[in-house]
Amino acid sequence: MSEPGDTEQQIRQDRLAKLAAARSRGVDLYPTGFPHRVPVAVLRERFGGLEPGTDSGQRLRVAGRVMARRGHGKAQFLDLVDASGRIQLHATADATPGYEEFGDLDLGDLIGVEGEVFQSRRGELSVRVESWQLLAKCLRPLPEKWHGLTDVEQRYRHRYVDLITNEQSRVDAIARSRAITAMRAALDEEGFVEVETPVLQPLYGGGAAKPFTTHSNELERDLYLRIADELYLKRLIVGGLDRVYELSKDFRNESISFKHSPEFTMLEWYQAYADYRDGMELVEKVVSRAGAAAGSTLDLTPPWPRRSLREAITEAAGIDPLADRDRERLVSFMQEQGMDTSGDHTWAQAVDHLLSHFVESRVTTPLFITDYPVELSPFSKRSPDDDAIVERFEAFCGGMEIANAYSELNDPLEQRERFEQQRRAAAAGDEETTPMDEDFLLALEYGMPPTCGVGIGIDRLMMVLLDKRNIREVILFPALRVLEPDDGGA
RNA sequence: GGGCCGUUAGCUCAGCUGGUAGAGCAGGGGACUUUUAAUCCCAAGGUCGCAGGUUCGAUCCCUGCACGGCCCA
Repeated sequence: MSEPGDTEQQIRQDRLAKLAAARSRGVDLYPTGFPHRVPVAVLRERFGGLEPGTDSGQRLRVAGRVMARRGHGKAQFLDLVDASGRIQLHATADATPGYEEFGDLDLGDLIGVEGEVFQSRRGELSVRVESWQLLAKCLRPLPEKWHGLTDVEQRYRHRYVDLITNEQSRVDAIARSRAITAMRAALDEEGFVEVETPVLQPLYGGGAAKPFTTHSNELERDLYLRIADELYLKRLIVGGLDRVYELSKDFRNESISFKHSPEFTMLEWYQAYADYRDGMELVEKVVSRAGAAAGSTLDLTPPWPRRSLREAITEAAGIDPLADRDRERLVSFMQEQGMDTSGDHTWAQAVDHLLSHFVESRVTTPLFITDYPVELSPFSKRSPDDDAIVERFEAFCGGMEIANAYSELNDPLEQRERFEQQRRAAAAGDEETTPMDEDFLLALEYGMPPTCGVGIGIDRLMMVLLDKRNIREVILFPALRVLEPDDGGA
């Protein structure tokens, strides 16, 4: 075994040999459990007040991964890490049975330990190893103990190694989970029910995006992975469920960027007999609860300021976007500002571009932008005061859009006309239109109550709450290009 | 999609206008029974991302490709 580049293979072979030796001694290499163990955090809570240099007189069991070792001849200290924290172990030739085999343990090994809790002279809470058991062997070398795994690509491709070595990665993963739990709780308290609607759809809709396509052999037809939950959830509102939400993955077959992932997590809720003003209050409540649960330092205390899109752009950019419907006026202004307007084919797109350029990117603390032009919003209800405006809002924070919502269009005839507009836009070359959905229109014809619908992009929200600049930092297994085979067989 | 940058030991990083590479940690051997980035001694570890080109000679210069990062769209 002396091929070049096989440091890691040599380590693996050495460790496999240790396993084989242990097996020949009759050791159960992969035992089925380790009962009655105490999480490290609980142990710390219970014994944290112990005076330095004193024993607790109490034995207990801890289990986790060996992350550091400091040897001292016939004694050694190890750091044991579980999901709740890190604790020092002290093994000695006198007190630890099988001390020699204990010394064969490698960094990364998972072990269970039983022994007395004591406070070292230097005040480090520790467990004396009075009995121990290998729970699973680590056959691969861990990254460097001080820097951990810092290579961004390796952290994403081998997230388990990132989580093993970088406590912050574990903290962030748990924070995301806590935030999601808190959002569910907030909605449940308001009488919402969580539902599940199709991921595989014969028609996609509810957003402006290109879908992934797949195929059902049994149904003998192509299906789409949903780009949004919207149209199914509104069918449930027609059916009388009144308050529904769904929290799961949507898929968009588009470019990947620091804030775009092809699969991403959406929370959508629909509230009957409510309008977009009610939606803003609930967004404030749900997001502030999520922020508290995630330990965010942002001030998300309601109420958040509200500005109309027209006011916000006029103030930030110095041009009134809604003075008329003239694309040329906006585009020439934007070009004077040095902006690339090659993607702004319509007046509405230019307005959207102004919003993201001058408003979205500058928002640090939470802000609602309200009252959007109808052209940007095929499923929103028109304002009773202005035919050209819809009752829609977006919430921005930390330079990011975190929520999009509106009073839902529930007039089936007008909804049909909006679909027709989308069809015309598609015929004109717009690749991100929403296709005619006859079954959805049929549902609306049975009557949908006035409803507010809200969508929250969970990944972007987590970026804001955890202060991450790349969506891959808040997705445990982000989309990456596949490497050529032969990345070392390692 | 465009521009810039990166890819060297398992990990974190050095490597001078081109002469086939160094350190720390991890791993191996040894000393050490309250250390905590423990310490000390010894030895070992490389297809310098991949493929071409220039050159007497390429980790280094050039081209292409792969993957990633940042910025722009």
